[in-house]
Amino acid sequence: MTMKVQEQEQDIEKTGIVLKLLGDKTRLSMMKLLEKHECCVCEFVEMYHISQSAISQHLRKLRDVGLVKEHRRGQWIFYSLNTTSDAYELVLSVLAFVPDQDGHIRELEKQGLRINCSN
Amino acid sequence: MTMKVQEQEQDIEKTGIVLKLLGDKTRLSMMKLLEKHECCVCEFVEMYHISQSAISQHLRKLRDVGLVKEHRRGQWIFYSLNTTSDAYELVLSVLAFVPDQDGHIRELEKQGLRINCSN
DNA sequence: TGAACATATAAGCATATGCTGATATGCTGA
DNA sequence: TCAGCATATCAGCATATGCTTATATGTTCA
Repeated sequence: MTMKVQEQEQDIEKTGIVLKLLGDKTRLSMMKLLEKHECCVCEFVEMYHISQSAISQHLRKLRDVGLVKEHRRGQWIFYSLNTTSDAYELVLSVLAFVPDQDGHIRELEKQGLRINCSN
Repeated sequence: MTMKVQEQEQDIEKTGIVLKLLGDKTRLSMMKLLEKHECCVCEFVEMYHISQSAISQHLRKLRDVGLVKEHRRGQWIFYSLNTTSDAYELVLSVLAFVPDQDGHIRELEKQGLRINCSN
């Protein structure tokens, strides 16, 4: 069951689905953030200035394909990358080309809107 | 002007556009083929069983963003990857996860439909 | 020049996508 | 238990996308 790095030949169909998901500016930015941070829905809402509904639907798509996972902590649901996804390596490879999105986080912190239950 | 490999931070907008282009099964397959072979429009038409117009429009989109380039040879126009594209590294990284599409080429050869002006 | 072939463009259709506002569900703490 | 907040889902709309057919443009060769 050997498998060369960089060549976990996914089905081309599935690869296309993942790339289509990443091919949206909002989702791509969200994924880049999730690479390093856990975020909850309300944080994304503040960051991108689109409706809570829109954020929720983006996250649902990402989760349906298994790219992100969620876990509830109190009334918040935190999202993070699903490192066990078949597409995880592909996702990381792509995200390496996406500029850092931490500005959004800093913006939140400046406004005191960053949720931090992680301690 | 140093630049770490894997981190040619493209604009996130532009990265999104490239990923959206690659997020179509037909275009993704075409790009994978173009990674190793030059192909002309009529070959793609035979391979994918969609209209010549559809193929032409896919190629136009890829070319508009600079992912592929063309050059005419007689009455055929051959397409190939544009290795000078800003997104070339990204494209290669993605294609590494796409299974080989050479079966399409072999199919063409079996039918005697492969154009070969390259010699 | 004109027939035959390769490719590009135009127009139109069906479906997919991203967004919004309204509403439903779930959790918490008084 | 209920008010208040976080999140999810529903319905609907505007736009984008992928495809087709019809037509235009470009190239070759007799």
